[in-house]
Amino acid sequence: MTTIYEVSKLAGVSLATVSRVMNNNTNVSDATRKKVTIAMKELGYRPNSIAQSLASNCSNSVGLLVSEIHGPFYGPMMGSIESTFRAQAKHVIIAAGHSDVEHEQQAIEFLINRNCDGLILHVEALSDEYLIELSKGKTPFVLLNRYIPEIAHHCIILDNVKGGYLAAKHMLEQGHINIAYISGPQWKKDAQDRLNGHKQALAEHNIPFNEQLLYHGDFMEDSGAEGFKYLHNNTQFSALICANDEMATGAIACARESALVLPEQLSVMGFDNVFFTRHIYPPLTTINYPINDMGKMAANWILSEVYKKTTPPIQTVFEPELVVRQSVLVNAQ
Amino acid sequence: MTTIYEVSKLAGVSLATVSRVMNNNTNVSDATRKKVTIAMKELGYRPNSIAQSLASNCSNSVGLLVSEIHGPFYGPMMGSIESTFRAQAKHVIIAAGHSDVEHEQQAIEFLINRNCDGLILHVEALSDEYLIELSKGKTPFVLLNRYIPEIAHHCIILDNVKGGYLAAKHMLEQGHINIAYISGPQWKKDAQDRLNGHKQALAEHNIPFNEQLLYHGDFMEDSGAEGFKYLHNNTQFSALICANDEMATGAIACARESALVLPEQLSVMGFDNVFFTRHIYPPLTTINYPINDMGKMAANWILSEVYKKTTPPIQTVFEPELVVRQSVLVNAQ
DNA sequence: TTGTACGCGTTATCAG
DNA sequence: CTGATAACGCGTACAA
Repeated sequence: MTTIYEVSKLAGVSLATVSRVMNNNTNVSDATRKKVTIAMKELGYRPNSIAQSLASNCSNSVGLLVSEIHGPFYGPMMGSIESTFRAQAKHVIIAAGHSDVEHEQQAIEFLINRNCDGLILHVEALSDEYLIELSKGKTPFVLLNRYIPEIAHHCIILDNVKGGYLAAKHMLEQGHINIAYISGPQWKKDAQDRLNGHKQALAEHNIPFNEQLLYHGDFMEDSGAEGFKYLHNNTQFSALICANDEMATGAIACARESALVLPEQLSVMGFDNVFFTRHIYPPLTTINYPINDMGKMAANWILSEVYKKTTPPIQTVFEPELVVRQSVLVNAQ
Repeated sequence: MTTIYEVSKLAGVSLATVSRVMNNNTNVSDATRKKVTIAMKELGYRPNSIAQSLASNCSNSVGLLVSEIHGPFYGPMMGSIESTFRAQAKHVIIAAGHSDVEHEQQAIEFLINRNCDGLILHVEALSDEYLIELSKGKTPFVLLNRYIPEIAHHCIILDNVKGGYLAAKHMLEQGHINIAYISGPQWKKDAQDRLNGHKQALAEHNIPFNEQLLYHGDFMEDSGAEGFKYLHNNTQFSALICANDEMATGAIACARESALVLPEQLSVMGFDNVFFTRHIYPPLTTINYPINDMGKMAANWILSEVYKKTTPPIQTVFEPELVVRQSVLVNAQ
């Protein structure tokens, strides 16, 4: 491994000067800069990033914690984050939290121990208190898809209330009256918000919310199927809205097993617009979650707050959008 | 930040001793070990991993290069790799190569410059020569899904020939005679292999290979649709095998637009068993690619070769398996 | 504009 | 078993 010292020797300058041409650029004459550059090329010099980190107290690495590394939701998010960072010569270290308190906590400590300069966190199980406490530590972080008033500045979120509202509104506008709803777990804020938006749209159309039409799922595919079965056995409805696409997928599969024709006999909507929603049958009408943009924004947050780079202005709340496909019957009676 | 020095002072021992209790365990009396441990706890000491890396010339990081960070194929792979490494306190740095020579090369240099101890590479565009040359460098690497005879020891692959064979055999056993095939790009070895396996099964059943039934796709969804259109307009077939699931998805969507009923009027198979294949309609019969196991094996390769850990024996070629769902008509006449 | 010298927090090689 | 002390490769005041 060729070091800064060998370069300085070959170029006939001090090693401080070599260091300068690599970093500051300022205060070094063109003549010596050229000498050094040539020497570096000749030796095929590559700075040792570890040594740089130790000396500068900056690892140029950012930790990325997601619930699951596989999974259709996180892929695009991770992708956009990685590309924004690599363009700035930062690297991203990934970790999975598995929606579990201990895992999430361990992962965060792991990342901090790795000297990450900053963290991007998509956590579900950790308490607000823990995160507020964490914000007092020395490693800055952004929260993706989570809002905590005390550290609002750290949060990049989707307007889930509006998303829930848009979904219900679309169903109502197609003439549906009896709309069943499979929610996410109510200890998750986003699940609450989506349901609230749903209720809000109902209220606007003067339709009382019917508890009979509500089933509490857990955002997983199976609970969509279970929810459908439960609702189907206990009540009547022409439309079903699920709080995310996975549950909608499970519900649809189950509905088909029950010999229902979609969307004629049952209209279904999801939420998230995960990429495979256009592959299922019928292609799923859903609410778009601009996860790419939000991932990029989180990366920009870090770039701006941690690395003091100038970035486009930071946007903290994003807007959901209706995506119409073919799983909803238009103009129901 | 509390350093090893402060710990040593509080424990009343030397720096070296503190370092010993952290690493070797060997050659340090129980009494002093206890003193040191207590001091560490009391100060909440966290070793600085960067300093450790510099001194030990080992970053405990491994680079992971995939074509796309999103995408159903890579997610599970990255997931299993991350979890095996984190269990050993190694961290993984991700990068995307976008199936492009320049991107892939840049990514590898990026990872090497980051002092990764080892690399796991899923590259598509880079030449064999480049990789052979790379193997002479100082950073060890495994190749996932690519076989290069000169560096066979570095390769972890699927038996694609057998996969192609299994798919065709299944179709043949269901009574299909006219089997169309949409291949991957023929400059990719795996695409070639799958096609060869296909031909092999045909030969075993004494069915001559018909060039009219072959369309060269590029592994992307759209080319599946295009391939179907082309074949559908030019020839007759009761079955279609696609060299991967994305193309099968595209072909199915297109076939349905052509008012074909699946699988009654057309049987379709894919390859990879990407997770969403069970969500499409009809659920896709396909060939399983044990990408999880292979990712884990790649991680073990690194653990063994780079970190000299003892691991389960390294398996370099994996077996594909038939996954029967509902996209193939059974017992066609 | 350039060079000197020290510090970053550990590991590792010697003696003792 | 333990303690000095020299690396590791680079950044950065401070001095020149």
